[in-house]
Amino acid sequence: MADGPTINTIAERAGVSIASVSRVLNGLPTRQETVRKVMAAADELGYVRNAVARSLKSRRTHQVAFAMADVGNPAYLAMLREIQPVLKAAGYRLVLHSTDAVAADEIDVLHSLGERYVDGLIMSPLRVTEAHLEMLAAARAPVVIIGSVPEGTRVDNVRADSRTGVRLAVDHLHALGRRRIAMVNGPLDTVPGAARGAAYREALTELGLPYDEDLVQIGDFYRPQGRRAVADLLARVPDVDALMCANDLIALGALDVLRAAGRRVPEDVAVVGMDDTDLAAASWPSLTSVSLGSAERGKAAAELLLERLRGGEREPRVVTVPPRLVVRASTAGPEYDRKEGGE
Amino acid sequence: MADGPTINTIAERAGVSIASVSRVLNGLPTRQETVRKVMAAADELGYVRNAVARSLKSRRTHQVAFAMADVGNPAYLAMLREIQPVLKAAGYRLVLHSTDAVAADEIDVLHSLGERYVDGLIMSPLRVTEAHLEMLAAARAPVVIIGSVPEGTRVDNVRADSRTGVRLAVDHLHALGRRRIAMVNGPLDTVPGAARGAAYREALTELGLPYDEDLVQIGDFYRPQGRRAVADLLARVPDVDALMCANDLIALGALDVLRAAGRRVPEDVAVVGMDDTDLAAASWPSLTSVSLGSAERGKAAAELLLERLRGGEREPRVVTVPPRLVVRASTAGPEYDRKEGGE
DNA sequence: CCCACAACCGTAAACGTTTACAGAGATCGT
DNA sequence: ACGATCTCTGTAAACGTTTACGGTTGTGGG
Repeated sequence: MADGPTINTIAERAGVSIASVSRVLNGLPTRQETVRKVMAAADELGYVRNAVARSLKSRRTHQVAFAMADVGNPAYLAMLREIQPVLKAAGYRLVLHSTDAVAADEIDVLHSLGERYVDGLIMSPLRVTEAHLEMLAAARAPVVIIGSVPEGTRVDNVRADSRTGVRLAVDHLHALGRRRIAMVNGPLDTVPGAARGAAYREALTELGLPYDEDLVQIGDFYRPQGRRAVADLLARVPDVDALMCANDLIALGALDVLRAAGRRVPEDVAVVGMDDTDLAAASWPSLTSVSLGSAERGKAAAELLLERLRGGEREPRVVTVPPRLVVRASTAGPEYDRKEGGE
Repeated sequence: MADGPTINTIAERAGVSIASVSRVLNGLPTRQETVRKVMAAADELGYVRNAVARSLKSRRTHQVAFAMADVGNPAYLAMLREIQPVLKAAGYRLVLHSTDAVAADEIDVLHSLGERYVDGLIMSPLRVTEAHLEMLAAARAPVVIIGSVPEGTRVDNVRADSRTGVRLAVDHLHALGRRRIAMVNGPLDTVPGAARGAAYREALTELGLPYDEDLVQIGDFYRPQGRRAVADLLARVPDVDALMCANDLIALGALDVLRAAGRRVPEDVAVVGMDDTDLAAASWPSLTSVSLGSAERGKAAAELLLERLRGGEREPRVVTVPPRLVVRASTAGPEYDRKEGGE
């Protein structure tokens, strides 16, 4: 762990100047003889270029940050899984921030862009506050936001279409003959919570179903809260025949409670989740879920960022990833699982 | 996104030297008046310290790398979830590498330590080759390995105890009265595959049960392969009454096949997984699983590394994390799930 | 034989910090 | 009142690169 060799060490040993060393290492035109000497010296010394010094001079760190709300959440992990290889292929390292969905932490991350330890940032905030927007406007490096951002915000933006997603799910339930379709949502002051709630209402009216406040239950985006919410809901509205859950964890909680209550899924109550995480395929009955394309969004975000890192100025772009309904046993019955058998 | 202010800008505006600016920003003793002027200038300019320049001078990047075999694997994610907050609390950023379990990539990561873009590395290789050991010996920054490393390797090392883990599971099945306990394993040339296979055999002999080759089925560590393996096994040994699966995904595959074959779990066949991933709690019936303490291992690794980053030289340490059997419905029956209800 | 030109190389400055050192005032004791 | 001491500040070097610029050498043409 002793101090490694620098281009100075190489220069001395090869009997040339540091400029020549640098030129050789960067493949700039140099006499063959010099190249040979430098390469030999570098090899013998086990030289590795110091990334920090290089970054200071070149003003490029070849690092990109990804700030996710919660390392535990499978939806963000799906993004991460796609972001990572795209960045890696382009020669960027990935710096991971977990903000625990705390706005102050997110602001911190944006602020820290000023430290210039990364060339760009992909961020997926749970809520977008005034402070976010201010920091975004002043950001010292390119930022791509995953999630919706107010109209007119000058920032690259990848969004899911949870409205259409909810529509797909509700239509599906309706087509199966369900008429008492409840919504189990997370907090309404989060971006996804608000969007999904509104979309549910919209979908109902489009289908000519009444919007019944009793059918809406607010909890949080986790399994225990999902259990509690669904328990309350069942107590209040025993005749519910379908549950539209705002994410997969809530839906798993719903399955727990329904099973304990002796309601069959999907015969008595059909259940749909959102995000199509790994858990949806693993649960029993397997969970019909709306994929909001976390993976695709991650990929799109990484590509937008790379484009901007390469390309320089450009009008901000908005990419919208279409949702996809993945039908499984929790709405279509166990026979559906048999089709999934493959690799 | 214009060029940000530097301490030079501040120095000019405040009418002091850059040395004073630096001193103020680092809280070194300075006259009140100077502090005031510098702070004022810094505020007005929205100054943020350049981390790259600082790192170059201080030879500290405040970054740590975590190289995991596979961003998709829940076991590594569990580690990540614990590593992240520990590092964050200590003021380190996390650089994430995914090596896709390719040895060459892992070597690359070790080599890139020479670039000095991180202060240390946590790595979890699937197999440890000769080349790994060489690079480890020559590593230019502290490294902590999660996973077993040959005796005598001079490196901090956090290991699981899968032998005891398998023992716990097999004992549990035996205590439940099972006598035809099969093992569904992954490839034997992987570190975990070999260890778990050997441990299974050992556990049987300790219990005085015969080791029957027919009861061992080799597949791979994924769900479809798990299905296939268990299907083969059932065809060959119809009277099997318990399955020890080498990881949770295999176990989920087992549940699929057993259900399709009309065997009740656990009444006819009890099933145990390993790793205790999120999937274990999500499945139905919920899956009894041996936790090898991924989370604890991550945490321990992060702490070892921090200690070394702070403390300097010290003999390498080996930490072994004890396994824990998490009993759920797939061995103990559905009544077990009711106890899990809480938050 | 001299000049123009190309090819290569070394010197030095720059990136933005931190910090050793020494100089300038202020303060104190005698 | 004078030197000793202390406090604060500025100058400059250093961290390890990249790169603009100018100098040296060699080639070829006139």
